[in-house]
Amino acid sequence: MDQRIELRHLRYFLAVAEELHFGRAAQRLNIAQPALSQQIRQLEKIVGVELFRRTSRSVRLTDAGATFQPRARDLLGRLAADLDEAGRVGRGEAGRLDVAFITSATAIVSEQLREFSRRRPDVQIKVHDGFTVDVLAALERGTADIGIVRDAEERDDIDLSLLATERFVAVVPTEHPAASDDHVEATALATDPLILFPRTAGAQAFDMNTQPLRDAGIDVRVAQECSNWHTIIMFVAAGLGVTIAPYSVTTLLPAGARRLELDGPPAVSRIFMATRRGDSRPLVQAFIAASESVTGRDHDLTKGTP
Amino acid sequence: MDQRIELRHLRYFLAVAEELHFGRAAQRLNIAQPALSQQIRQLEKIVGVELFRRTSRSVRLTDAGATFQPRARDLLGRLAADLDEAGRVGRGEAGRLDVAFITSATAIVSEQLREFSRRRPDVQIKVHDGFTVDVLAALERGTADIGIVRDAEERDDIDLSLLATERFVAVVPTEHPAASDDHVEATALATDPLILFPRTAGAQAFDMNTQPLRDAGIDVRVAQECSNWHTIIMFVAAGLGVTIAPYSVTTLLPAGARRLELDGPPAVSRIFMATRRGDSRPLVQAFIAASESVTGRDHDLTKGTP
DNA sequence: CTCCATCAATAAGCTTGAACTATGGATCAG
DNA sequence: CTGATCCATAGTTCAAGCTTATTGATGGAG
Repeated sequence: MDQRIELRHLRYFLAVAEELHFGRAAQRLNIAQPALSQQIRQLEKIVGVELFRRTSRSVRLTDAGATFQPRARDLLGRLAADLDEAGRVGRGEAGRLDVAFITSATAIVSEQLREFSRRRPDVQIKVHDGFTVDVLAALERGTADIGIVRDAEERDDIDLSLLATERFVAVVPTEHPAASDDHVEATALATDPLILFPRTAGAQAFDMNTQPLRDAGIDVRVAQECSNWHTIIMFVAAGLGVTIAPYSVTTLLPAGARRLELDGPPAVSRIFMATRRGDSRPLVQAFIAASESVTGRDHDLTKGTP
Repeated sequence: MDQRIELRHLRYFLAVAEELHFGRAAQRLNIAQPALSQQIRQLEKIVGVELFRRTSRSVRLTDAGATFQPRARDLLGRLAADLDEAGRVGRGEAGRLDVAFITSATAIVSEQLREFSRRRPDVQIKVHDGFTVDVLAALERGTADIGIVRDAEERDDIDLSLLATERFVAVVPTEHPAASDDHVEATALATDPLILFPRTAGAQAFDMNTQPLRDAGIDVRVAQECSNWHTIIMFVAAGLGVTIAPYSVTTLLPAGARRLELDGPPAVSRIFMATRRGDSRPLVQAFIAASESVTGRDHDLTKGTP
């Protein structure tokens, strides 16, 4: 394309094409008529063909001009829309946000998303679920903008903010000897096969989970590794073993499983929102703000329910 | 849209977005680096948001910039295509041509169209068929660019060029007394009901058609008016009457109809191509040229076939 | 820790070209 | 023939985009 063409040419062309009168078109453009004639002539030189057939009495579009007119109009329209879109993205009113979260935090995340998409209906949200390590890796490599993780450790490239705190509970099959009561000593579980997620999925979370057992002097050996809480609970219900779980994943239990409060020193799990340090993009800040308005009101699950 | 934005901004933006380096981008654009910085800053002011996040060490696209980049690229691409299209239309290499023609000239028109669309494959052709008066009216009001008419009279706003000349023949039902021979005196048809198109569809053509009858001193009265030749011939075959027709519409006759050469002074019909006087548009001229290469080689149908 | 190289931003002067005014030439009405 | 209309041309002006020179910030090498 000829590098000399400018939007000015299109704007002037459209004015003349609509008025079919150089004088009036120039007036509408707030320029003098000769300037307009000049620019149109220049445009015609760039395109290589006449766009108007003019006599001193009349101005008419040529076929080429008539072909070009709707396209030029469309082009200016698109540009306006694109500029507007870019502006809205820049102000965080539109765009796309990638949220990665641990599966066990679905409840909190769905609340955050509901509030956020209410505030920013034009923002497309993409969610990814996975383990804490996956979430952090996604954040790091830029695949995610927001991460929801459990019991992560401080890092200098990631900002963490606490979303919720919850206690650990034991989940046992209903036929377990301790299942008749609603609380249990960790030592009473020492001989049961332990079902848990792999330690590689989140070392710190794993260690937090098993803290009550280690507190009770039990040598933690996982009998069955399983990658998500739902499956773990189902295995427990099937009588394959017991588990120690954050309270929130035990709110809905299948028939064969029972939740028991843990006696002894209280152990807590923390759910954090993670962002790249210094990520000041409006959408990220907006998500943080939306999140703050929903968390902190109902997310202290450290105390037992009556 | 802000009136100050120009394509220069888009070109510069794309260069920086691709190089992610003001110095190299400026070099590629053949301008100095400060000029580029200035223009990008100006673009950002127009859009209202940052498009690049820059330190003295690195340049990165912001979300808004990343959103805008493909759109800007697309916009420039479209513009280039549109300019090219307009150029081709102006040179007659593309565009659209409206051809109006009389139904009885379908044979000639289809030859013209075949040749023309071979030469100008990118030109869209729209055809309309009708009576000579309709064709001329379409030309006049600009609905058609090319007209094919029969026996039109000279006018000062229309150019006519002769495409073909053909004799008139009589068409009679096979049970007609004269049908045993292959020629007939016009007087022998004097008492038969005459089937013809309405005179309002083309006064001159009508008068040409009926000339042989008037030459023979017959008072021409049309018994049955019919708007197209195919139907007229079918009516003749059905025994409803006789007709006088240009030779070309009688090349294919149904079982009940027979073509008879007319004795007496030869009468001819002329098929013309009509264009608006002074219509010098390349497509029109190209159509005329294409037409000239196909007509004149086989379109003298004034003589009888052996 | 200092020094140097890199790179974008800023400052100031220059140059290009778009717009202006004045005028010419063509066409049409009266 | 005269006047009015309207686009094109000529010459001038001035804004704005470009240039060179410089500053300031950052990161790597010694």
